[in-house]
Amino acid sequence: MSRKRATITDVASLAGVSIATASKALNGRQDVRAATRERVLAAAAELSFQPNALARGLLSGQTRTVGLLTSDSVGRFGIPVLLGAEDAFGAGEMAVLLCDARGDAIREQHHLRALLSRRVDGLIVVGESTSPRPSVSKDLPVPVVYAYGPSEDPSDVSFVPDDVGAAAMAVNHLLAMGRRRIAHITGPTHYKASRDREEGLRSALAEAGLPQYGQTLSGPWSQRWGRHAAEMLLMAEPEIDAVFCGSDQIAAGFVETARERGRRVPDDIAVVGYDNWEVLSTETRPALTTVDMNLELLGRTAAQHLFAAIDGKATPGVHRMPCQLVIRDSTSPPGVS
Amino acid sequence: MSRKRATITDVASLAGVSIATASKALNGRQDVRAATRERVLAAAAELSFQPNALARGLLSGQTRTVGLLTSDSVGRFGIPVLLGAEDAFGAGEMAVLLCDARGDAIREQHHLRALLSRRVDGLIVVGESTSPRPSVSKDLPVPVVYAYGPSEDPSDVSFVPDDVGAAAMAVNHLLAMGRRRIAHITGPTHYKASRDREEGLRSALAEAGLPQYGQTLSGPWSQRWGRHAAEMLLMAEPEIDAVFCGSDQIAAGFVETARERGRRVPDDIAVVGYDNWEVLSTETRPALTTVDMNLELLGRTAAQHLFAAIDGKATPGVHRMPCQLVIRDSTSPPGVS
DNA sequence: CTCCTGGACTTAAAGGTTTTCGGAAACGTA
DNA sequence: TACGTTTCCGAAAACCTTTAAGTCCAGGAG
Repeated sequence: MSRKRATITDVASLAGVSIATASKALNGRQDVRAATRERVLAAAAELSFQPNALARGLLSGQTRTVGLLTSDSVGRFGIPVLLGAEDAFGAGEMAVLLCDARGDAIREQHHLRALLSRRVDGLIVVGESTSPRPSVSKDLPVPVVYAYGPSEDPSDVSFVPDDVGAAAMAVNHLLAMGRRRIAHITGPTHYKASRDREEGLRSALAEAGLPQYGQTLSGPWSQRWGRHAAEMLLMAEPEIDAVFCGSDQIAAGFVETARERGRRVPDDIAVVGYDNWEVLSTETRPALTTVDMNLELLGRTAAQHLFAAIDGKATPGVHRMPCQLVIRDSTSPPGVS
Repeated sequence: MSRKRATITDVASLAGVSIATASKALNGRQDVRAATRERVLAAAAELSFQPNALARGLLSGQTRTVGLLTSDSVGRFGIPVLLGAEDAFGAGEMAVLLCDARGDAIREQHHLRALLSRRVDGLIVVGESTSPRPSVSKDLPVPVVYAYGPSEDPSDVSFVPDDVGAAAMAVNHLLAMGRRRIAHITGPTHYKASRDREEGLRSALAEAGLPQYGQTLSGPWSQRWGRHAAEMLLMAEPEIDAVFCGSDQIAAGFVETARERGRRVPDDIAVVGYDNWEVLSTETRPALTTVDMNLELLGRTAAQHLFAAIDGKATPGVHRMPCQLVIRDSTSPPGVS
């Protein structure tokens, strides 16, 4: 808390040069004698001069700042994306202006205006689910990239996890482990994530020429639902040898109930979760095989493509980012665990 | 993505007035005839004019932007604080510039410079633990408030959860439930949180004239450690009727092992956790009685005090924010659950 | 009629930086 | 000496907005 900030004028007069020369010296440009540059740099250090980014941005029209507009930071999904983006930016000299719209369209508009008036160079919009959301980019003077939740407008740039592919990968892993009687428990059908994961499951089963055991069970994304669905499923389809769950919470609930009903995991029933939410997937017993959506990478990628878009090299379309299967004990072959 | 942005000059010339009049009309100031103001407003809407915050900030010296410097956003603790702060700011017209130092002092300095050069009006520093951290505020031209992790310098403004009081509250709850033989499992001793919570436990027990059962067991903040500690504790002190755990993860591990060893929770042993990490505290069975640190409120309070400090009304010192005991099934009296 | 008041509007400066352009000095060449 | 070239530096414009100060005019008071 202190004295007035030094300006380039102060630096120049202390060094005994004009502000133009001081500017050139500080920015490492030509046309400045080495000795003079030295003097300016010393003066700047002496005054602990920090160039005023506002003045600089006003002139150049570039703020080296991007806006991050999220609908739901509190969710588990927005955070890693945010971190990845912050990471990609932080590596350069970018700063991130964070706004949380709390799922409210009015507030979103409000934040959008605030960001635009601050002259951000670009915008990342982070969705709260993978369901497509209304575009925000119409007539905006800056490029926008959507992460996790894609824009409804296919001419926008969006990055989403490849849920379909990941689900197929999970099921193929179960098949490779010798399982043949596979059931599916997942989240609410109005989530695109639920529908995509089910689609992946079906295509993998179809390719293997196998039927799905039982109906797909849809319910909340909770552990409680996992327990409840487990009871129904074990009753209706007692001969299943594997379950693909739409989330780690559901999987954890399933495992708990299955064990209480006398089924061993993974010996009798193999279980695959989704999300790789570590507090669940690594701490439950057995540790869960699960899909990691690589959200941090997704955020980083979105940020990098925003850079590209700022430089005029936009890449329109919905880009599906590959997920990764993390194999743990819940799908080990019988007798191995 | 589009045409050049409109400036107040464009608005003024479209409305047929000078830029000064346009400015006054847009800012709702006096000395403008109603009809003129109408014309200006119409012109601004027509051009979808957004005042340039850079120019405004350059002139006024106020950016209406604050920096949020966190050491570990990925942790569970930084996020709620961040949300609370963002909430308090978002209510007004403030924006938040987010930087994550990833626990690296060099990177922190780097971000600090970046924030300062962007002329933020103030700074919130969010710690990754409640252990005091080096002050960053020396000779800074803007006010700083520390949240969660306090500054080592007592003349700074810091807000931390009242771990001592909360632990005492938790133990008093166990006493009120009729428990008398209480043990303690917690995190690593180099965490101030561990030491504070143990202190709270001791003072509550001392006040009740009761001994602590067994040594305090210190280990990682993990479910695995909770299981391990449970085995040791049940062996060494088989007659305990309650355990106060330093985190929900530890509590969840303890409950699991205790049940495997034939102890019923809460009938034989009551358990209190810490953090109210919902995925654990509400989804485990029985649901955990636990301490909620009200981190979002803490963040909001920190933000409000930063406002005050920006207005010259700083409130130095380490402020301990009250926590809240969330009572669930794991401490019900025997026979009630 | 003059003088004053106050309303409505304009002019100009300020804020901090970058950049373009021109000038001056130093030096080499004819 | 005259001239061209290179090197280093300074003056001034530009970015966009707000605001203090100034201008102009109509209308009321004396």
